[in-house]
Amino acid sequence: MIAAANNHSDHEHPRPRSAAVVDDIVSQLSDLGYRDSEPRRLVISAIAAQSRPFTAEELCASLPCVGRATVYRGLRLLVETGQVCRVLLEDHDLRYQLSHQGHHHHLLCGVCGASADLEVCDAEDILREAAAAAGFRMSGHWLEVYGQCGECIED
Amino acid sequence: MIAAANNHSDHEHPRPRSAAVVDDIVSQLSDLGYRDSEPRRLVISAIAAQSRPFTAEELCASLPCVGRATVYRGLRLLVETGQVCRVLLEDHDLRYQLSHQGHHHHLLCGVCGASADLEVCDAEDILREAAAAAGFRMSGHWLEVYGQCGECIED
DNA sequence: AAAGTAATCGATACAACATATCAATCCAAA
DNA sequence: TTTGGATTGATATGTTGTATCGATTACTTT
Repeated sequence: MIAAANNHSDHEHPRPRSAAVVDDIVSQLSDLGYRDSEPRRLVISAIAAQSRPFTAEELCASLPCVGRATVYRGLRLLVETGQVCRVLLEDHDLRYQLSHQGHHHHLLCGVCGASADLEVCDAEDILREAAAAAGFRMSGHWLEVYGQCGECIED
Repeated sequence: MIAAANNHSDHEHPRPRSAAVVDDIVSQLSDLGYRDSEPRRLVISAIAAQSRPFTAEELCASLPCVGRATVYRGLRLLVETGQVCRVLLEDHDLRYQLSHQGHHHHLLCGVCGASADLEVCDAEDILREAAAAAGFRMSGHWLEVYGQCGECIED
């Protein structure tokens, strides 16, 4: 079940946990001075309900009662505040997903589309050294790891 | 001068070397069954003349005599055949540049826009192990390293 | 509780980037 | 030189995301 580690919807009691996630995010936005509105809650709730990295258009489609602009604005706000992160698939398709912690990277399954977090980035020191060897001072990096998740290897 | 390692235009004799690059690419395309046309050569030549990662629109602008569709098609063909690689900047701006070898990554300077290659990917083994620890079988990865190049550190 | 004020909303227009269409043209092999 | 398929370019379309703006809503102040 490692591949489903980020899955926040496939369990017995979707409401409570999902609602808690929404409340938590709304609370954090409130601390930053952003208001608590019904459309924004709907967007956050829809994001929390996703079990896979999703596209902005998929999010729009799942929220027919919320205006497109509002969905995009909400998504952008959450990316800017670090609540949602971007995921770049191997075919350069840009997707989004809930961000679970600070610095981390994604393990992306090319078969089922699942995503898992690589929370520790041991590679960072190596990259910093390699960059220094080329005269660069590293300040950041973008990394996505592609492959097959445990469940898809079995099949 | 490490940061300028990929610079193919700022030297004393632009023509010969640049022309050789174009001939080489045309030859490789020919081996794959693609034809040698004037517009395509112009596109390749314009790409070879770039000293920094560039956008598709910049390429179009530098080739007013070649149709937009042709520029995009040529660029896509070269990406598909591995002659050109995509570069993702820190602000998610997608750019392109000549690909110099097989597997490599980019060191991107956020100040001057220069790009250098990180030819050896020592981080690969670490990533493979980390992926395996999460039940994943790694098949590939995308990595960009951001920072400042040697010249920009001095300033 | 009422009111003021700025944030937010949604419909829509617009922008940036890239691909699909298709008749005309060109390359290269026979 | 002929010929068939690749290539071209003008243009339409698609995709993804942002700007505009009047109407509405949430939060604060009184």
